[in-house]
Amino acid sequence: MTIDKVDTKNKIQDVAERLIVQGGYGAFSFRDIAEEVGIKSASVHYHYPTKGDLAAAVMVRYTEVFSRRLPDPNDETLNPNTMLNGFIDGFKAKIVDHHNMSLCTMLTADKHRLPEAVSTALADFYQVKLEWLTQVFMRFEPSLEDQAKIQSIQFLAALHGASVLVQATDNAEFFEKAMSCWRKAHI
Amino acid sequence: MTIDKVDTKNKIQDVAERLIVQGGYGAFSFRDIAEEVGIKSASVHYHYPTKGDLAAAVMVRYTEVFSRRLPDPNDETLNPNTMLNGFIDGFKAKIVDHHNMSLCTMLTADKHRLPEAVSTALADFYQVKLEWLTQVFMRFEPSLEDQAKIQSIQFLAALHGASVLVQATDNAEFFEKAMSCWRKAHI
DNA sequence: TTTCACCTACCAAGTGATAGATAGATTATT
DNA sequence: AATAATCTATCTATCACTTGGTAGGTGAAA
Repeated sequence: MTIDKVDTKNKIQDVAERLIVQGGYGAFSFRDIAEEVGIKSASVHYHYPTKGDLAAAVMVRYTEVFSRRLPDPNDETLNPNTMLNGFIDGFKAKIVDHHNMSLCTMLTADKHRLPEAVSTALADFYQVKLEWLTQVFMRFEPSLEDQAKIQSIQFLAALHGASVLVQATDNAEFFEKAMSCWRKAHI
Repeated sequence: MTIDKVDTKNKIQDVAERLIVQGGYGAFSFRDIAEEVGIKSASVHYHYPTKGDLAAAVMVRYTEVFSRRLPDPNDETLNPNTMLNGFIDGFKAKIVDHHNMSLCTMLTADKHRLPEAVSTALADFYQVKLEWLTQVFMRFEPSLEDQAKIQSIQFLAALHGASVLVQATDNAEFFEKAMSCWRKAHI
């Protein structure tokens, strides 16, 4: 695979990701993407035969990039509270501050009309997040895995719910208020 | 306004509401609605000139019906914990158990392409919920309105976030786990 | 006779997807 | 080294279909 091809594929995914974030699965079209990338829509089909292929690729890449950025939850030099705060801050900076909802929330809303490859990639992404959070919460009570799992669910629900509230009401203050119970003193 | 007209308008709203819940703002078309109601798409336009008019009407009706069903938060014969549990149960029965997300979450995801009337109606709906919840939380500590407001935000975020998690992963257990910290003993 | 609630018949724009052509690069064969 | 075959990434052109919306007609009710 040539550099050019990788480049074009990445550009296509970049635009697709942005359009999905802005309007969901229904709001990105091969023509819109083609125009922004500077090719024709048939060429987008060359790289990603169907809409589902492209959306699934975007979701998979998103998960990979996301995973790579997460610190090792068992790194003893890192305070678990610092990691949780970082997780919240990252979400806020990337999503809430841009007056958007996350790629995964957008695709979740479109679940009913998602090709299977996309909803599988979507479920995988949530699994990655929950597993990481569980590891972090276990740092507080290493013996209580079940409790850590429940905490990770509550934490993630709060985060996503907070972004819904902010987006629906245009009131950014709701974010910190919703997350305040999870923000604890750290180093 | 004749009974017939009211009837048709209601039927149109019923179908529109269901289609929005299933696929968001982009997933309901005048033709689909017309077919289910048993009229032609031009006739749907007769009742609701534009798509935005119809969606706004659906959102307003939804808020009205919802408000009417809420018990008086200051009714001394009702335990506030019972009311909170009822709120959670109602959400679960209407939305989560049907493998759907709520009308408001779906429209929130489409916020960027919503006509203004719709997003106004949407924000109003969240306001209604937050105000009711605040009243209920104040029953515990009548003097701490600010704390009650924050609790209502956290509660609502948890509820909406929980439904996102369930929908994305197809794992219904996440709902009760996410809400467990809000379910308290009552009568 | 006017209003109501519906109709038929459109329109322009946009959708995902396909067929087939082409210029240039790569690879295989002589 | 020269030629032939193949592959790559793009193009043009088009298909069948859906979308929100409109113009103008029709029969029944007020």
